[in-house]
Amino acid sequence: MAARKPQGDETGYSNLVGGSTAGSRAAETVQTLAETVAGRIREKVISGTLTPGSHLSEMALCEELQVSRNTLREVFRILTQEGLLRYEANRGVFVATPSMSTIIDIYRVRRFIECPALAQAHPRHPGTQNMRAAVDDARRCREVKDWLGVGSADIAFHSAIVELADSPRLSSFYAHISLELRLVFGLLQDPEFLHGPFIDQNVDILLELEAGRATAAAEKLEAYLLRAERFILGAYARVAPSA
Amino acid sequence: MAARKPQGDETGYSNLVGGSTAGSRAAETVQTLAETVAGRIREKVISGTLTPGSHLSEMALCEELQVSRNTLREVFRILTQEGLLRYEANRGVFVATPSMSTIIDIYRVRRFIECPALAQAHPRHPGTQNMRAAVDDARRCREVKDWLGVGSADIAFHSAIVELADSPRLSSFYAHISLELRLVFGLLQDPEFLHGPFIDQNVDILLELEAGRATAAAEKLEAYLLRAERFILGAYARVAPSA
DNA sequence: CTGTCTATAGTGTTGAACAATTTTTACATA
DNA sequence: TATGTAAAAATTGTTCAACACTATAGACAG
Repeated sequence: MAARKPQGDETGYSNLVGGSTAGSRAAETVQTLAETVAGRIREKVISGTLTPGSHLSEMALCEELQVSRNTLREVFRILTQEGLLRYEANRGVFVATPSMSTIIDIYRVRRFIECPALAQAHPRHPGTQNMRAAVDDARRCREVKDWLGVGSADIAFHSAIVELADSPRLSSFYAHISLELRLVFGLLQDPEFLHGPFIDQNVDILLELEAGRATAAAEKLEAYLLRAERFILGAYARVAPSA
Repeated sequence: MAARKPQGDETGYSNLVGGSTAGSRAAETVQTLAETVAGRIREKVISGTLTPGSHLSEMALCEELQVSRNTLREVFRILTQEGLLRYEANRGVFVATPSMSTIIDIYRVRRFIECPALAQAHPRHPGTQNMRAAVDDARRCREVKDWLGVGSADIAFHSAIVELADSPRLSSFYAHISLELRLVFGLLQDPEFLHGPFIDQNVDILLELEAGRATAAAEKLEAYLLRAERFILGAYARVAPSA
């Protein structure tokens, strides 16, 4: 019952996805083994090695990752909380399978969060630099045809928009949403077709903001999100008919 | 690697806090022991039996709750992910201690989420029934001087507002925020003084919405949240000077 | 072909064990 | 007395082996 006063980071939900445009990361808390392994699995899911719906056997993964069952179960807890995996009692964990309603909800949340965040933003907010870095990164990746990288940069761009709201909790929530979105991306093939058209629209939005027209930027963003949603839903329907 | 198709609930973050106004809960997933014990500890934190900053000894809790150490650690993982507990390497888990910046961020998020959700709401959305039930519940609890219940009802009311946005992900995010808010409430004494003045304001907001004036309701809500934030910050400063 | 039953595999939970780290205690020194 | 250091104790981090319980798969009778 001793009442000590520990100090830690703010939200508790730390180190999620971080693209090549990842920001600074204070090493205040030591990476525990479970977190490290969680990162490994996260990458497997994002890169498509682990496909949605597939079953993750405890014993098999213990063997492969060289960790004990208890530690692995901790990893599962982390990733389940993030929305990447799904528990079923006495059946184990599965890679989450985004459904049509998942996509719809993700984009509903995105419009709900991103647009106001952008509309109320100050043009010289530090977050704009991250936006700028993300679009540069996206174009660089496009030249090398690194479409996974383009996807990461796109997500980094929109994460930067959320940062404009200056709320750690909102940002960490958005990181979760982003992860689920990557799951969706992984489900769809033809990533060039998927990301290509949207890079320039991001640039457009950034230019509006840098010019001080936050409201106009927000309107363009909303149009962008509505288009993207239809686009993704269409691609999804082509891949997974009647799901 | 077998690719089965499981069906579960949508967001993965299920059964968090549920006040006396708790809605229906389909028993689709069997409560596992760890989850049950997590619920017990959650209530201890909410009710103030476990005060923020206090250390949770593994052995002591194993004894008290009659579970093994491994299971208890699984419980800790659940609650840590929820933001209720905080890990420190080789020192154990502590009840999270909300700071001033925590409170500020919580209320920033609340204004950011609740107000638009209310503004865009349809007066006859099912969520309004939950709002109505919550205010009734709050008044009932006030009569019996059950201030903990009043707090629960208040949180249920505002959760219902978020439900108006029809987004499972937004609602589950708000459930997390609510949990943190309860931690703050537990930190402050004199719950009558804390909750009393706000019940009637909730009623006021509901009446505006039911009358079809969503925009007016949203404005009142924003004023409410700004007042509440100042109120809570003041009480906090009195309890924990210079934290 | 269908439904029931048993066998098998996998998860849920426990207890014990040992390594690594922190906290406490004891002791020697200034 | 105060203080710094080292050993001892307590606590956490991690693993392993075992058993109970649940669900899936396969065998078998109708």
